[in-house]
Amino acid sequence: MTPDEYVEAVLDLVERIPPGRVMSYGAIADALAERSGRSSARLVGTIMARHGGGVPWHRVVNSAGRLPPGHEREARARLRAEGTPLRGAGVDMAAAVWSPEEGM
DNA sequence: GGGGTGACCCAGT
DNA sequence: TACTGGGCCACCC
Repeated sequence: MTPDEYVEAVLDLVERIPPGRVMSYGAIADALAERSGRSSARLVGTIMARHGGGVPWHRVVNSAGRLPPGHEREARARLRAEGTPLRGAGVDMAAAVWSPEEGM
């Protein structure tokens, strides 16, 4: 799988995250590990930063539920509008985390 | 080819 | 709670 195809796979998966739920960068990397042959949360973060426009990027947070730097206001507003369980500065991971298995 | 950087993550201190 | 060190991998000097 080329880096280009990996980008497609990541964006494709992000689009499937249902409203009100979220996925962490690591979970995404993990979910595509079999298909892509690599699991790098860091790479997913980079991809979202560069190609994240066009997909519901606000449904992707880090493992602690923290929102992406520089977009916290934006992300929070959208998440709140979708009814995502929030806690403190970020997302209530225990309640909001979603996995592909769960959505098929 | 070599080295720094980043919307990350986990384990230790 | 905050910081550190190691691992990760594409991108940009």
